[in-house]
Amino acid sequence: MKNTNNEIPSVYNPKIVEEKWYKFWLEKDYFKAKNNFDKKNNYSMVIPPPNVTGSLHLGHALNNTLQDILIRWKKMEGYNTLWLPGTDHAGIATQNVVEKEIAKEGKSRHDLGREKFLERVWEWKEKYGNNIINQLKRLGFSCDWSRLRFTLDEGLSKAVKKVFVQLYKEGLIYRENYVINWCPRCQTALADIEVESVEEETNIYYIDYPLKDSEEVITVATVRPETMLGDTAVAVHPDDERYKKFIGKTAILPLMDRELPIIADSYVDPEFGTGAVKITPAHDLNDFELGKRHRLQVINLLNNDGTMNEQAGKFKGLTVAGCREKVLNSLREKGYLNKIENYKHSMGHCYRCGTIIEPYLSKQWFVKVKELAQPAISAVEEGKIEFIPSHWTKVYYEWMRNIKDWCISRQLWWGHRIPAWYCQDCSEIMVELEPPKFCKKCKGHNLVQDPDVLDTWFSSALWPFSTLGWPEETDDLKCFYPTSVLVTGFDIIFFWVARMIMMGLKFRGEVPFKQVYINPLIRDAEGKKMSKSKGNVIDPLTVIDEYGSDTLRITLASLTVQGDYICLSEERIRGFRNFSNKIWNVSRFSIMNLVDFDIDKINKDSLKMTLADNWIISRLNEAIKKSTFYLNEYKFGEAAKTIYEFTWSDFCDWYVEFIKPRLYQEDDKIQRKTAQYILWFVLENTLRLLHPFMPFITEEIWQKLPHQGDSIMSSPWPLYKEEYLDKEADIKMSKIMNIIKTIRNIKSDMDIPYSTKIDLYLNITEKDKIELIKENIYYIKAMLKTNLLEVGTDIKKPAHSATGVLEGVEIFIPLKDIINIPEEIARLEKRLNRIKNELNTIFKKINNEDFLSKAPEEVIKKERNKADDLKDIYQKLESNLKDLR
RNA sequence: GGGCGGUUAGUUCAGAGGAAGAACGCUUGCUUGACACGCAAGAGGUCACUGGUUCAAGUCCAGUACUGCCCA
Repeated sequence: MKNTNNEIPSVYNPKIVEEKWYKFWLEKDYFKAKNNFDKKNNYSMVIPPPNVTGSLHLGHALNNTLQDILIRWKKMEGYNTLWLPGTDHAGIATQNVVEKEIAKEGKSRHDLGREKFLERVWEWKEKYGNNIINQLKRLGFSCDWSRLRFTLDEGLSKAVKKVFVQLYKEGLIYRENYVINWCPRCQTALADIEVESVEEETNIYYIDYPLKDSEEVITVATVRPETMLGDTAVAVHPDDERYKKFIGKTAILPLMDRELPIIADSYVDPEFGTGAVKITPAHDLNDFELGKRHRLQVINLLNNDGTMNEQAGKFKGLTVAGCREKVLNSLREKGYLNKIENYKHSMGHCYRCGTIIEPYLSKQWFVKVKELAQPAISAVEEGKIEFIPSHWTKVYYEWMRNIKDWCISRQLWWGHRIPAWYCQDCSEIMVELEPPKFCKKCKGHNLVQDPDVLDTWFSSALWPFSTLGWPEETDDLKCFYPTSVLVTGFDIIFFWVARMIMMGLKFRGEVPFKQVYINPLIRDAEGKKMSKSKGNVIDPLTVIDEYGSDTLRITLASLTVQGDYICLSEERIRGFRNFSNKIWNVSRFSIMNLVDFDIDKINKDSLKMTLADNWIISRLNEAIKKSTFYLNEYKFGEAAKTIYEFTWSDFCDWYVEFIKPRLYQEDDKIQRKTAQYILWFVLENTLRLLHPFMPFITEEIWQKLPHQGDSIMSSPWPLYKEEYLDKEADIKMSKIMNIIKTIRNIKSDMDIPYSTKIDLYLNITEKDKIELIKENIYYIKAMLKTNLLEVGTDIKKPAHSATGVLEGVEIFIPLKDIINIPEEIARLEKRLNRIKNELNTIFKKINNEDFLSKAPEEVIKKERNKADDLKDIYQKLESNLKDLR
């Protein structure tokens, strides 16, 4: 294993590198999981499937970067890893896309018919469905592409059917007429959680309903006056003294002249509006329930597209908003409109298209969720599933404990068609895996399948086991279920996570994953949501083109800290691009200085380790320990920061500078070899630590360095070793570094350019330090331009010197004419003041009886030592100041 | 109205009982035999407020004020 020094450019160019290594990894089949029945050694994850219509956004980039970090890290740790990728058929979104496409041809899906339309969607899926997959590949993700799944695959469809049929037979799925959320634009029912409520400033309208055969009126208040057309009652609270006399009487509905019974129901809130409410059972859930109790007539006013139907009389054909205006005008004209007040009201909007949702009575399929939720709550309570960060557990409980039935039927064509058949002759319902040939009850052949499809989330709920082959008992299922962890955003805890837990427990009897890591969501630099309309969207593909995939990955990982949101800006990304370049350049430096280095010819016993060598090995070891610890805790930001700081400051800023003189000389061959060896050792280990975060650049460099194995991605994760820890080297090195920093500080304060050589006198006042400094004077010389350097225990301060004081060390730099006495006095006084303040706080402590009697021995000792050191420094500063005055 | 968070440097955020941290930005100096996508030095904080617990409180507890999100 020998090195050749090719020409390496001084700026890292990710473009060529990324494509090359991704291809290499795929060719070597590194992403492919093996079926290993020793489950302890398996580590598996399923991807949160992106929509087939989707194109990569930063949310995907972050979520999958974190997953890839886990997978690559675990693989390096020796686990048999599986990261199973796939996409989601995204019923509404995909159907919308294709409908738009055929609209350009002037057609609607109804013109094509169900079959032809679905053909078009599949065509579209074959053509564009891989876009998002290819985009994921650009980020270097190590998914097992041989196991790629799609929610409408044959196998997954089988799973969906099986689940539906079984739940139906157990009575957990039922069909009912109910007020559901209707999106007039998508023309489908939605589940409750698919409705986003937005508080809006609207009006509340007070309308007078005259009483039959009376001069009196009863005034009702409503925010949705147009629904009055479907009113079938007026309700008041039974104990409301104001209205007791009206109960049992009849009101006349204005504009429609319908007779409305005035009924009493304790559901009515006497505080709201006038205390009398209009009841519209077909367009309000609570009214519907109330209507059932009182057997009220139900009048449906809406067509599927949200326009008014014939029940609205002369308002037929208008939109809801148009109808409202016309109804209000009519009421005003005829004197029924009592008054209008401003009112804050939450309106439901479709989470897919933003259209205002109409409560709408229709026959839909529902899952009775309460029974499924109970075990899912217990599983978390019993610790079988852990949420990270833990506070999401509470959010999960809160929702699961108040869960309502889930409307799963959608009036779409793209999706899993509901496996229910209706007999047209006897109205029997048959729910079966295979289409029935004839009616079970009347033997008739006049069967029609339910036209609706299932909520996309119904199939996503099965994802962790349907993708592994269920309902077949496949080897994959045996090896990789339950999966190790799920990584996702908090916005889909209800939509997806909770439902997977319910379905996993129900159909596998085991949780689908042991941990759920909730990743933050991405915002712009000001913390605002990224959106096209705001124009603050950062496109990950543009970032990759400009800065490289590794840079995007390390940026995202570094920003992943415990909060709910992370703010991303181009400025941030540039900072990490600089880090990529730093890695590139320290590697370039290393490769250049390792030209004559042959790892196979190194006899480790012959190496002469210096303080800096021991120190950097110890620091590296510490970085290994910390970053591994943080990864275990899912603290991606802390892990990345640990490696970042080690690489940039310990390794590049200090170690590399320390060894330059050793590398640039030929006299002491052992010294040079040792420096080369440690340089290689530290860099190679650092690359391995960085690999899960920055796979491409690390592979590129690693391949240029002496190494073992074919790829860094299959090399072992660095291991923390107790024997590499060298506390003494740490302490010694930091003393030396402090001296260097102090001298640099003086030079900078005195405006002495870096290149100006200075004379240096070090007066060591603590005798045990003299050896340490004398032995390691090399480092001070390596970092500073010095001529004369005198070290001793009795060095007198030369005239016109600037002074630096540290524990046990006085630094004198004679400056002859350059020195500006008042400036020097000011500088020393500033330092003196700081020391004085610090001393005061410590004195307060160590003169406090309570502190001395109650604080731990260690702490007291530490404080006393600190006080001694500071006193020493204080005195020296004072005497130096006296000389100057 | 219910639930869950947040308030620390100019900005974005770490830190969760024993001397206030990072990144970016800012100021100053520097063509240092890897890197100006760099090096070095520096300025910048009553850790929202009020009480409490403690020898010791950004850190634990209670309350207040803002503020964000989710659910009605």
